[in-house]
Amino acid sequence: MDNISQYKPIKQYLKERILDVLVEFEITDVIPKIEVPSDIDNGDFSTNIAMVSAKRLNKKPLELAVQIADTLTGKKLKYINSVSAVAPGFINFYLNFDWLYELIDYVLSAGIDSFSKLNLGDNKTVQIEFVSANPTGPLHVGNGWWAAYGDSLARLLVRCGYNVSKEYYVNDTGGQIRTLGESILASKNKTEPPNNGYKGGYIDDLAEQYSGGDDVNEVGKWAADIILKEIKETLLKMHVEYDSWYSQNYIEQGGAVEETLNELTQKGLIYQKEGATYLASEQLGDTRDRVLIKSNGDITYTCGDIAYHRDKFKRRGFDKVIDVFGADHHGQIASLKSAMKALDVDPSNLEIQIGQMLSLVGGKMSKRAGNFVKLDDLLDEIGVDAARLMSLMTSIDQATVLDIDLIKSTSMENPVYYLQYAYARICSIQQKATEENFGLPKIDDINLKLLVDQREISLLKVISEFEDVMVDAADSRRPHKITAWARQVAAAFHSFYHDCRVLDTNEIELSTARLALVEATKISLAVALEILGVTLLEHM
RNA sequence: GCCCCUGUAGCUCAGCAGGAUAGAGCAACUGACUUCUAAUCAGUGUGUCGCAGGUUCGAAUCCUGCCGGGGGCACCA
Repeated sequence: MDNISQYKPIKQYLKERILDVLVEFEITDVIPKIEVPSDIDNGDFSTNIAMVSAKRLNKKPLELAVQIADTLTGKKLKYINSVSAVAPGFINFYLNFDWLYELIDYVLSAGIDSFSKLNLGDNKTVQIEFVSANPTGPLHVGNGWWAAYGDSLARLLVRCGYNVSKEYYVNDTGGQIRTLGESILASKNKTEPPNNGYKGGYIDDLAEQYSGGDDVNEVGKWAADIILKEIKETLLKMHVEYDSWYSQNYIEQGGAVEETLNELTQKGLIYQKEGATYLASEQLGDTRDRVLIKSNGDITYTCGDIAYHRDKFKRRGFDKVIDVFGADHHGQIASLKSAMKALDVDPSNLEIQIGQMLSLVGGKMSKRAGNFVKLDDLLDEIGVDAARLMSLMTSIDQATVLDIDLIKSTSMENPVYYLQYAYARICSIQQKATEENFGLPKIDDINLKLLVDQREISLLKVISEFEDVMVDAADSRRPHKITAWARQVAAAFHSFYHDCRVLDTNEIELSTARLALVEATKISLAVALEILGVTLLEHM
């Protein structure tokens, strides 16, 4: 494990060396930014520090860059072949390959369990709530989109040292359950469905199965139970497992609403108007005051939602809560945040990730209109891996138009095969290596310096980026950045595979070094695919 | 009217805590399998980064305005 503790990412190393020099120039309040130049001619890494601080020192950027570069050169630092300053003031670092060989050493020592296992979260408890679709119909592909997002975000945060709990909030009470019951009865009795009722084949199927009485609430509950069971099965098929299924009914009946109302009343934030009970939320940042109890005595959804979120923080004690909502629920943010403030919960611990809407080429998806593509059907057609990866290719900020026919055709399936194929090729090499007795000796006995091919170096450089990508993806809550990296490493590996024969009995030493590189690739790719929830295939 | 996203190649989208010549996949066209899997690789072409200003040594990226697209603005959930 020595190698793990000794290992220092190259960017950090360069940053520290630059900081050392900056002190000599009496620059102390700037953190140098280290970048990989887009053009390799500009070095392996570069920094803009001279341009950023030139003005303050009353110097020309290039002049300062030259001075810093010369100072760095004078120190004859490890890894660094040369440092040069170039207009308009970049300082470029040209490195030898030692840092890449140390990277292999590090990745192999850490292994799949420890490599890129970060501690950004400090073991804080985070709850991620996602999908939470009403049990009034089967999940559609839009629900699946966010299921993949929420689940991969959870996996990512776990890897980054958070203690994560995944939750599905089941809206098993209220008007929509009633409407569901009415819709089923209408289908059974061949009468007109209610306004805003649910249509679609599943309603008729349920009506056929139903044999009980005519109480709409009873019918609705009966149907919701069946639908929820199907939802759970579909999510399992998508490899999404929840830690808890929390019931709205429980929130409303189990004392949470009462406690919440009491607390708000004590704080003097409740008032009556026109027979309804209001929360004075506008003064706390909401766009208007909210009705908590309707004039007919029913609890509003907002009221239940506030109690639910209070429950998350105050009863269950999560440090942080991340809700994944569709853009159509954007309006809830101000209400929830202001309500948390009212309840003395720091609103910044309630993070709401808004996913932009998904639509089909033919139009929007709506359960009420009976116009949607079932997630279940999509999973059957293209498989869980393609479905998940497809959802994790783009940012959730991007409203996406799905062409279902295109997805079903082979073209959109390629990205997932591309990743899985890279992994399968790795396994294939390793299996052959075992069969032909290419042992992988201890890391210290491998001559990694034989890895000098451009393909090998490129592959290593991609692997070296992984931890930065993890941090970025986790901090920004954007797991699709992992997808982008995975595609890069797969591309680099495929190119390497094509140009560099790994197993060659005439070049045992080189083969051994390449096997180490292959293993490092395997470890990093496996971590990425595990986060994305894409199955690792040893054969294809 | 107000609020949240968004406008990048023919299509779908990356890139956006500012950085050097704007990328990938798909689609089109060329080449490469007696080899560890060709579900692969190598190559060819494509852009007023919606428009106009501003900040900056430097803007697809930040700010302002305008135009276009999506989603909200309930005693629905």
